[in-house]
Amino acid sequence: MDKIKAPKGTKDIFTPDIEKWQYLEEKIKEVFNRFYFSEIRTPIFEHTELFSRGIGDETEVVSKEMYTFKDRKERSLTLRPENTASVVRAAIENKLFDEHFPLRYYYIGPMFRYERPQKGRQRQFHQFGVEVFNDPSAEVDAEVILVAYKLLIDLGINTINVEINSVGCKNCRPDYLKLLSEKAEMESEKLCSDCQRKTKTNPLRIFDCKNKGCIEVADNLPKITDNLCQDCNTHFVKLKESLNLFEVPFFVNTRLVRGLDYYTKTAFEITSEALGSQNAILGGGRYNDLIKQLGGNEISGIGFAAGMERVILHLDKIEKKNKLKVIIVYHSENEKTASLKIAKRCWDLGLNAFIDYGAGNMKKQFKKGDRIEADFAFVIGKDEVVDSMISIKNMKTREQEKIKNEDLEKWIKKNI
RNA sequence: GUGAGUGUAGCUCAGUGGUAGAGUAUCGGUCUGUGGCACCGACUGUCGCGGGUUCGAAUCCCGUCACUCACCCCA
Repeated sequence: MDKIKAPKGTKDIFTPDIEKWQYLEEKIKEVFNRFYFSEIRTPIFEHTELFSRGIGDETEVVSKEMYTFKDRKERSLTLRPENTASVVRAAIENKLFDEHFPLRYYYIGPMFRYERPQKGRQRQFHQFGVEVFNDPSAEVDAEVILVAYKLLIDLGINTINVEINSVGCKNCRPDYLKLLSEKAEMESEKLCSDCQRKTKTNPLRIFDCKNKGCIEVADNLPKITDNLCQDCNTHFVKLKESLNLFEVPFFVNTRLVRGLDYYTKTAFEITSEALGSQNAILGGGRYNDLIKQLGGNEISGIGFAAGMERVILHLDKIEKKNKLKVIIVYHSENEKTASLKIAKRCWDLGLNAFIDYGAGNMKKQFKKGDRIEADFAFVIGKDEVVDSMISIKNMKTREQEKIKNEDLEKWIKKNI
């Protein structure tokens, strides 16, 4: 019989990695709460239409990477490939928007994309992120970038770069794309075949190409930041001022484009040199048209999403919280009952206690104590039972003391 | 979707055509009321799977699957 294995691109998470995940999750909650975000949890699957309408039919994510299936009533459902569309849907559906107050949410959870796995890329992966609705200011863009930056720095990750750009809006981007397409077409013979196609379909993507010829051409193509409308331009200037004010080091990368169609104005990414090929830890931007597009009012939005696996790759081993740990060691079956009673008292008092029921001799039990990294061993032998005592051995110093059985509570309170 | 590399003991790996190995982990003993060391001993395998070449294949060839990395794309 063949062993059943986890599906391609999925992973089990357990110790020692699970400690990193728990640490990261705590940090996320702490930092986001400080910035007045509250958590939102949305379903793991949604109607397929939410993503095709929200993210854009043409994007790779929607066109080739979604886990889409029919349920028993023939409804087309999709495992969420990202969370922004869901959060927007939830806000509209539950009428959460307040005309006079910005909404701030954060989320953590698994996402699903059908991709070939590699370092920092899985089919089931995890993202955390934030969304701010109903605040069109450039300052809040800077704040969102600050939160992301601060969280990473707080985690001790400092091999990072903050890159920002503006991708314009519906007023200026079409003109720019037309201009870009025309200019690229003039240099067409220097471009690779992929990029020749891109000049017609998605000229922005030429900036992504790593081909030498294409890079040369791209360097001389018009930059979006030189072709923004008045509104987008002042927004971008203000963003840069605010980032300086918040002391977030950044640089403008005019080649930065985002993969999801809903972005307008601000786009940003935080990358890390330590990651290898998938070097984006986190990416986001403003999406001022998305909410209307999904059936809501004309309400602005900005947010980012971070890849948790990619953050975890930066975390060194997390020391477990050194909560006091005890193993209860008994000499023979005769002392087992007395030992069980002591174990129960330990648990009731909140002490982290372990007892090995099939233990065998004491030597083995002490070895197990080493394995669970116990701080103390409570030793129960014939003498202890007769005298109503407990021998307590410090596993590190190997010193041993004897206390009265009835003083166990006292001892625990003192040492825990 | 494309390309490259790797699949041998629980783990890390050696073994390039001739009896499947080491380290480590585990278990037992020296040591029957006390663990970290030392020594001695034991267990563990469809050599990923299927086919081919050969007297003989872990080793060479073909196919296949899995994992890893890269392209692509993205977090």
